[in-house]
Amino acid sequence: MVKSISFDKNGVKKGAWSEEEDDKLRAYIQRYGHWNWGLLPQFAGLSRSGKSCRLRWMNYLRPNIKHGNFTKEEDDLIVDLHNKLGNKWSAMAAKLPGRSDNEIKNRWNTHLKKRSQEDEMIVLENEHDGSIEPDQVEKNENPNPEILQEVENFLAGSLESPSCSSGTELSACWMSGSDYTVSSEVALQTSDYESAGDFWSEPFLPDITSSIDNMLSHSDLIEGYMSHDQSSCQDVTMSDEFSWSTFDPYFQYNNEPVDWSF
DNA sequence: AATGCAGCCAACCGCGTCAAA
DNA sequence: CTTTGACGCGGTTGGCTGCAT
Repeated sequence: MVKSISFDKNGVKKGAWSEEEDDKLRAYIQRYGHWNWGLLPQFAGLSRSGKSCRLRWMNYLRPNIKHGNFTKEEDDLIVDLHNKLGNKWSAMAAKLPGRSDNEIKNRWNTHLKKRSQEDEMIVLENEHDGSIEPDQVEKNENPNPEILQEVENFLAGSLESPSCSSGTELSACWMSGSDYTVSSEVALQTSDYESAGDFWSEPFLPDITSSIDNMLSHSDLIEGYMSHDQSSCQDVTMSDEFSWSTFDPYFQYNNEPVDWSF
């Protein structure tokens, strides 16, 4: 079911996630948030691309995510939304709390698509018999603009709400309304960390040999951001138990030795 | 018991969008 | 206006599982 483990030319791990990796990613995000997916694997001690980490978090690890066992109501809603929206999986996920866009997409492709096609055949047969008027048949090729607008409004509204469901929304409000997401300004102060290429394809290298002197510590990094412009930190909400000044390394939290010399 | 095959789903890939420089 | 980086989205794939033969 899961892809086998492999490493690309940059030493980035691909394939199925281990329990240990899940624990690392979960613990890191629950503690620090996903302030920058490109740098996160480096700080979390993962030999994964940021893109892979994001996907794993959004589809599997984030709180309140549900797996399997779609209810009939959920199935009906997916079919209904697909009729109205087409393949707008993220918009559909916004209407289905606890379900990721990926899971909805899989659900549609493996179960509901066939069912929907069968239903459509029945409708068309009835239409041919004259039992249903043609304008009663809902078309799904081109989503109704009014429906799309409705969904857009919904999404805009839900972003202001603490109860988010989809991966798209969740990045800003997954934890009791608190927001652990840090704006991209952080990244601007961390250019020393970044590799030359696209971080999605050229991420964390475990054997980086740069001098530690050239690198900011994790706390320096975040403190630097916080002091950069406190008034604009609307994206950052830290819990009371977290102390910026007394940096408590993630690895310590994770019962692993701290090693910033990579 | 062995083999083949279809179903299923986690993960990958490439492209588009948006914001900042 | 252009470039670049960060991220999200949707399509596709790899490989495990279970069923049929």
